[in-house]
Amino acid sequence: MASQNLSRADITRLNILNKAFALIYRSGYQATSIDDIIATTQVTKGALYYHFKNKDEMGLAIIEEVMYPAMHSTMIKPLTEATHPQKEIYKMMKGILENESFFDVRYGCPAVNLIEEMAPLNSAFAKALKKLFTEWKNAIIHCVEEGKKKKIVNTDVNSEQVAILVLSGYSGIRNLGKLVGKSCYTIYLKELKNYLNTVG
Amino acid sequence: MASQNLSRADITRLNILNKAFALIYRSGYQATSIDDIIATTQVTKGALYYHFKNKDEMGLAIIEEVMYPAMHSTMIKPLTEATHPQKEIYKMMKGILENESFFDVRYGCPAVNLIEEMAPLNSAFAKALKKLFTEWKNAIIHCVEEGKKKKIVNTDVNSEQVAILVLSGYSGIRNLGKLVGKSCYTIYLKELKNYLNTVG
DNA sequence: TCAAAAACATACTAATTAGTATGTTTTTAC
DNA sequence: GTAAAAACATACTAATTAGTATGTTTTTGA
Repeated sequence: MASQNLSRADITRLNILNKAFALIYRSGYQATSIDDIIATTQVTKGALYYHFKNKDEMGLAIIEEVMYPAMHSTMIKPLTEATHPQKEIYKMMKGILENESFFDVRYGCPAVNLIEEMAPLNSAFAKALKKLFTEWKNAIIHCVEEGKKKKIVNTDVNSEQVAILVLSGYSGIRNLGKLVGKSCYTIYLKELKNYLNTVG
Repeated sequence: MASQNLSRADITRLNILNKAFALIYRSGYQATSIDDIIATTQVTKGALYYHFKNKDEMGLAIIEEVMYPAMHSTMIKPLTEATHPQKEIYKMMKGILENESFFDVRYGCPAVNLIEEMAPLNSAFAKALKKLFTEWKNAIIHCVEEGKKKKIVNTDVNSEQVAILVLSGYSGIRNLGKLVGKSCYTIYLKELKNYLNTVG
């Protein structure tokens, strides 16, 4: 692990990012006020605005420094070492949907939430979130293409199309989960497995 | 058509519902202020609060009286008269994703947006939106089951699982569309067709 | 036609919002 | 140790928010 020798300022900054992330995850970006954040962090307004020049800069830092690393390790990394695409994609999806520590059914996916709320309103947010999903998509494509080389995936399969169906399924099921709870995750995973079995 | 002989009050009410819907669709529920609404409707605050006891009651009326009918006619009704499930589900999805008058790629799906933003914050909203998606899900299930009877769909297909994959795909692609534009709709539709072909 | 109710209009309030001005304290470099 | 810079603290502001109090106008039913 890195992250040794953190200065007082670094700790303050990380405290803001992590607590603000949690608040935004639960209530949304616009519904989370700066006053909410300073109340739960116990950081004063002066300190917060020393570290971030405004709320949007803080939001961007949350995407890049909190959400991106967390999602990269659960969504993208597992695919890079994949040996069997169908199995690995399913395993990755199951892993995300069962990760109760970072993701809560009631609140959906932090990145999906932020896309919904902020993509049309803030182009910097949209760009940062697009990067995340593009990398995820590329990881799936790469994974499927490797499967083709190994003759595990049919060569007539369009890997980009597969990636888009997996991505949209993920975003969508996180959305639906907010309405009906975890039960739909199980159903989705079963049909995802059926679908993945048809590509190879 | 019904909707004749509208009173002055009815017109005011409908004006509020329609204009407020459009504003909320573009900016989100919480980001749309009552002052925004009275500015674009030219309706005074007194009139607005005569028709709706508060903002949430107005929001609920928008879900039930604007969103529900519109989505019912584009998502559910086409499926009830379906003769060939695979073709009809595909056609319905294509129809929604190409309906430029009511839905804009940049702003996603009004119902999906509202689930994302409000489901965890307002249980009345969640209930009304759940009804919409449950009816849609049931329409797909019914459609697939009819296909089984006609021997067009394999009997080992789980119709609820199919419905959930279609629903999640829809919600998800509307989300992704906000980031990357209409191009992903086309890709999604191609793979949806591939998937649907595997069930029958 | 005329009273009562429905529908609308105007001016307000109290709370909350992001952000700033102006400080004080802590850390760093020498 | 000490000056300068970095980091933090407090008290404010101007704008915006949902909602209300108190009116006036319009419609309705006898």
